[in-house]
Amino acid sequence: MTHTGLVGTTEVSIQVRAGLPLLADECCSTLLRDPINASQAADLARILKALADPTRLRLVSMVAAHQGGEACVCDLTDPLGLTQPTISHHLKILLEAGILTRDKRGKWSYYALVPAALEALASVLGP
Amino acid sequence: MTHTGLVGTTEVSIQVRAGLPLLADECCSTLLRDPINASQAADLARILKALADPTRLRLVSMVAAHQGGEACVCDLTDPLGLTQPTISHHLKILLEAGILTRDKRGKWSYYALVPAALEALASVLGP
DNA sequence: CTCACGGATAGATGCCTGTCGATGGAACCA
DNA sequence: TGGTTCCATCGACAGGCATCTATCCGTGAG
Repeated sequence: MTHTGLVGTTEVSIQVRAGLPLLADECCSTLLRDPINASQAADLARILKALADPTRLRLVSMVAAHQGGEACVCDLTDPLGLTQPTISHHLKILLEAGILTRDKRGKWSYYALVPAALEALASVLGP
Repeated sequence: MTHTGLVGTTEVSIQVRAGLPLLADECCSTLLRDPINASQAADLARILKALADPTRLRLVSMVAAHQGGEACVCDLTDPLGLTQPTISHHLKILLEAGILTRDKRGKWSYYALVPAALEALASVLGP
């Protein structure tokens, strides 16, 4: 469903609040090299919590794989078998976590993936 | 307290925007390549949910950074300011998620990181 | 203007979860 | 043997969360 894309106002996604302790230096991740402090743990947990839900994982996956790399709510409601308010609710959580962006064009809201978000997360966890 | 220098207000400059994400079809993770199904989403969410807690993130971090790569409950209780049952509770969750292992020796239970667990998680998320 | 449609929000509800104190069991020591 | 230490489990409680229905807002077409 690609509804003629005209000019849209891309709202800069709500920022990743206090930022993430990203950018591992070399091999080892930030998580495993040294004990992280409470603040870093809270920030990381905030992002992980946004992803730690089956519905939201499928939303991220569906948005990323959707044609054009973006999808509107109406594209996502039916495949998941949930109501529109529930989908909007989950998308908002992913938006506020900095994982998705929202672009309102006409009557539709197009959600797209923020590639750097998951990459940063992976770099914190991985080797 | 060991200061790593990258603490604090590390701003995540997400400005990739919808510039030119052309030809992103190459490596790409399982999550982003195709829409995952409900079963895959549930499995992934289970692991993520185990990590999506500040206390458990700090536990993983502390265990990994502890001398010998393992730590007992008594090593972890005081630094976190939580009671022993609470720490045991969190460790059990990490254990059942396959993120930590437990080795009972004498009176102590030694918990250690499962390296492959986080690596696998990172590979699913990142490129 | 009026109306239909896509989407966001509000309020309600039932389940899940993080935390605690209390208890019980296993291992070690004297 | 008795006492002490380390840890797991239990029961309880407050707060959080996923989901729904009902409603409201903005956009575009008549």
